[in-house]
Amino acid sequence: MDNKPRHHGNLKEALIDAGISLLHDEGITGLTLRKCAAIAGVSHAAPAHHFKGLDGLIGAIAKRGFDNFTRYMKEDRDSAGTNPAAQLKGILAGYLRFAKDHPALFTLMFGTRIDAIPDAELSDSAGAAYQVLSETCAPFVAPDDPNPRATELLVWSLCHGYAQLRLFGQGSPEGPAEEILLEDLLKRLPQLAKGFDESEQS
Amino acid sequence: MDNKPRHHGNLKEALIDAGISLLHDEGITGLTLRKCAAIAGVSHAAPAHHFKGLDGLIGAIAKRGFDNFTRYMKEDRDSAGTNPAAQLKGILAGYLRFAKDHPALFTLMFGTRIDAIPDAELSDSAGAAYQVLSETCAPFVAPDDPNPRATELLVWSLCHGYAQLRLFGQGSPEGPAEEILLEDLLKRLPQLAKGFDESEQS
DNA sequence: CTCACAACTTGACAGTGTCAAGATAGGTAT
DNA sequence: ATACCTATCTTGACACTGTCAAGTTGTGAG
Repeated sequence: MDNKPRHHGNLKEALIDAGISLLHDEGITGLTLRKCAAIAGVSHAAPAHHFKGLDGLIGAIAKRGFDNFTRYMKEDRDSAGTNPAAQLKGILAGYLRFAKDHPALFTLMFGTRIDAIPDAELSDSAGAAYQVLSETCAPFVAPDDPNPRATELLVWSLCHGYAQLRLFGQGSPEGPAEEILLEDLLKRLPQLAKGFDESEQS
Repeated sequence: MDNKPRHHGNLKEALIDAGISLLHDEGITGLTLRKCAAIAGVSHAAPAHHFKGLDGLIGAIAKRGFDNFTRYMKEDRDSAGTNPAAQLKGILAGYLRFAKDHPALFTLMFGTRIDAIPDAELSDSAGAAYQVLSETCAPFVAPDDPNPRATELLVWSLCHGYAQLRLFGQGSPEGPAEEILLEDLLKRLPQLAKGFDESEQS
């Protein structure tokens, strides 16, 4: 009945904590099983018993990341009022806030490495995060849209790309000197849509 | 006057080739100085002389990645006709084609790890890629736009996010069963813009 | 009290990046 | 032609990494 570990208080969680801390302080190269073990005060091979190797730990860290990510978005959405546009902007703000607070974790969560790790819990947590954004997008889907998910993906793509480029953007090295907010991008949606329309029908 | 290496034909380029090949076949964890050295047929410490350690090699690989990335975009733009919208769609197609052909390299180029590597050549190549997209966006910037770069960043963000999510998307695990094309997203730009407008003024 | 089993430890191994020192070859100066 | 000098590369070593096999320890069940 007692599912607590025997010797250590709660080693599995402690190891994830250590891993997240290392990831934040030293980046992905600083995240090692042995350092996590040392921080948690256990022997170097202890982590391998709780996670299926390094990939297992990375998967568990990503899962925790997605759970926290979901919390960030919900927080900012719930404190944004009831207006659908305000709520969606809240979600986006939470999205960006998370990326800014946890850059290395954020890239880990969406990187190629995680793709090779099959982990049901991780998939569930990632799905939960997606669902939060999906729900908030619902009011913006046209009633007769044959593919409602396209709108979700549009919003998701825009925000994700913005987060990635703004925070770790080698892409624009000299870049815009003044900060360009996501808000500024949203303002230009109609202009861009109009541009595509006009240009296409010519 | 002869700036060719003495013993090996062109070791530096050979090592970058080997690194890109390893990155493609085995992912980021398979990219190793020693493996690159072995593929190029030199001793294990040779790469460290041409690149300032592993980070140097990674920087050089990313530079090559950005150069190739630029070529992809130019190719698809130039074969898309003269219509501004068609040209921009060409750029986006090239963007996605590159991400699909070189997933691991793509994530490397935009990851956190590369941010910590100061490399003037890398910055130049990344800037060149940005400029291609920037130019193609010019026709879509409103004449009186106080911040023309916002439109570039809007397009760039949307495309980058789409590429990332579509290719390595743990973000939507069960995901949309049917493929959603970037074209489908662009079609919904007016709808989304309208939604924000209406909701905001209420 | 015994025993089984899960939670760890210990020790070893191959592979990794990095550094220092040496070898070698190609051009240059005398 | 001879000496030298520097970039290229090799060799050897070191600490660190993930992973595995075997041993140890503690805890709860019977």
